[in-house]
Amino acid sequence: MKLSTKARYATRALIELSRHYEKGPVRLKDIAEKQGISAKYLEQVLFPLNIQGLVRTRKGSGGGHFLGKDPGEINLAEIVNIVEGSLAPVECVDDPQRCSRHETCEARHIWVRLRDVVVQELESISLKELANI
Amino acid sequence: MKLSTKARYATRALIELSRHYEKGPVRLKDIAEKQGISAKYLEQVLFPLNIQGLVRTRKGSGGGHFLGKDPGEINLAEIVNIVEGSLAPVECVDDPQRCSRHETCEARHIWVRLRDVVVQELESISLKELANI
DNA sequence: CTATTTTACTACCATAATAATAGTATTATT
DNA sequence: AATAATACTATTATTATGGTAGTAAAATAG
Repeated sequence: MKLSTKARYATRALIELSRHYEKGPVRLKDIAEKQGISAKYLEQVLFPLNIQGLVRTRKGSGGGHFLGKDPGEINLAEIVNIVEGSLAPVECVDDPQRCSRHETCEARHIWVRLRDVVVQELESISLKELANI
Repeated sequence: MKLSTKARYATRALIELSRHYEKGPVRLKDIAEKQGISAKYLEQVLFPLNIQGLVRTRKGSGGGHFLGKDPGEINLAEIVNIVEGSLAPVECVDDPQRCSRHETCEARHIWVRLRDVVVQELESISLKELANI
């Protein structure tokens, strides 16, 4: 039940961007240095967040990354869900057909409940609160 | 945030044992067949549960595995914690010293909260309920 | 209009973790 | 003594993770 480094790096990078909200773009290199993350790797981590509109970018001199929405409107469930592809502890939770035993499996119910409490908790906290701004 | 197959297999195997509680040992091979798990792999999965006393075994003819406690007294948090070694989504939650940024990291607090809700949820469900006996 | 700065995209690689298999040793029962 | 079962140790195949490298494209500054 470990979170990937992608989820952790994305969270920290977005906290960084929250602090610069509406103060112009921040260079990837600067985010990476401040948070002690490989810039090249962070590039890949942030890419899907860009696609989903949580992050926007501007190329060229003076460019960089910036938040696509208000930090108060972005919660952790979104972030983790985008970079990890799911918040379910087991595949069968999202898609029962993935497991041939889904109809009789006694354990599946609890994994669904587990996903639900994780989602609830992560949805309850916004970037604004995390960055305490 | 995926659960390992160890955690899933252990849970299913223990549900199986719950159903035979106080009806004598169940052969590993039988548990494995019933749940569609490799017997040899399941052997390794159940080993730490044996060490921790959740499961007991008897060798030789007529032997097998059986629960070391009442199914009502075993909750999922115990099982997952034993086979995965931790219930924390990030190492720094169990041991802050593992990360040099632990004092200033803004994200750590939420990972602690996440661990707590996961533990709470998994503790709330016993093998007895899962096996609906 | 060109030099520079920055992200976008594609490809690759090393390591570690995961899941599983295999074989022998040991213990208990019949 | 034969058999049935777990205990233990080693090995292996596959996948996921985390990271690096290099080129392309876009935007800006001068």
